[in-house]
Amino acid sequence: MTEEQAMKYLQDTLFVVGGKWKLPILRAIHSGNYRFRDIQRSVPLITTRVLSKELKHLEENKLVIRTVYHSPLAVEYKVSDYTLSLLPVIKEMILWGKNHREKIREK
Amino acid sequence: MTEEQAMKYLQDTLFVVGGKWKLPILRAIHSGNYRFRDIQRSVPLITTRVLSKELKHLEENKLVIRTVYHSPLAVEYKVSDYTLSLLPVIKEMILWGKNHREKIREK
DNA sequence: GATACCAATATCCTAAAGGATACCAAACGG
DNA sequence: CCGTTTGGTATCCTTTAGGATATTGGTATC
Repeated sequence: MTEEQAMKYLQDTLFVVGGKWKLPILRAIHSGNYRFRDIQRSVPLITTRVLSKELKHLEENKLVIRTVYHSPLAVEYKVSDYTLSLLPVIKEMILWGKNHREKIREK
Repeated sequence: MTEEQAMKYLQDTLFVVGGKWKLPILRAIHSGNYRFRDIQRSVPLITTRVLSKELKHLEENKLVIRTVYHSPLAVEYKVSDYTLSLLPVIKEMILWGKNHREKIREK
């Protein structure tokens, strides 16, 4: 793998999980909020417009599965099994972020 | 660690290494380009304005060290030892991004 | 002494991300 | 039926990221 390719993959990952809302949304769904309004309520301050867009993005990237049920009518969002593959990345990012806070507070 | 804290750390990490240029700049410096113009040349299409801003951001986050030499006058940028702590994050992101490309190409 | 290189900074501009608010049709609950 | 909830979409606006271009003050080169 050339460094350029590596950079491309890096940017891809940032594109898929980056931004303000994608990971909080995944967390909300993962912890049991399957309905649009429930997700919205569990991701404080997000607007319907942004939530709608982000859910589409996550669905296009196969991280979220959208299912429509009839009688009773309902739309359900679930995280896919594929989302599990993100765990190592997320874990490392959390660890680094935590350590970084301490590092920055140092004088 | 609560989930909210974890989310905060995640956002911190994204803030420090996210965006279009920070990781390409780190890579450029790491592979031997220490001078402003050299870095600019090795990160294609970046403008001086953006490079200058990003270098400051990286310096504030202790990933890059800026040294000024007199006689001959020169400014040198180096990646810090601390930057090494980013390697696991970067590695996971590259791996995931590579795998994701294949996943998305699947029908 | 003109020219060119260096590390930037200053202005101005465009594009993308995100936010506020209103609205909609379908279904549900009393 | 009437109000409410649901899963959104439509407009419009603000903020942030990033880009284009010119300029600066110092040094080195010719």
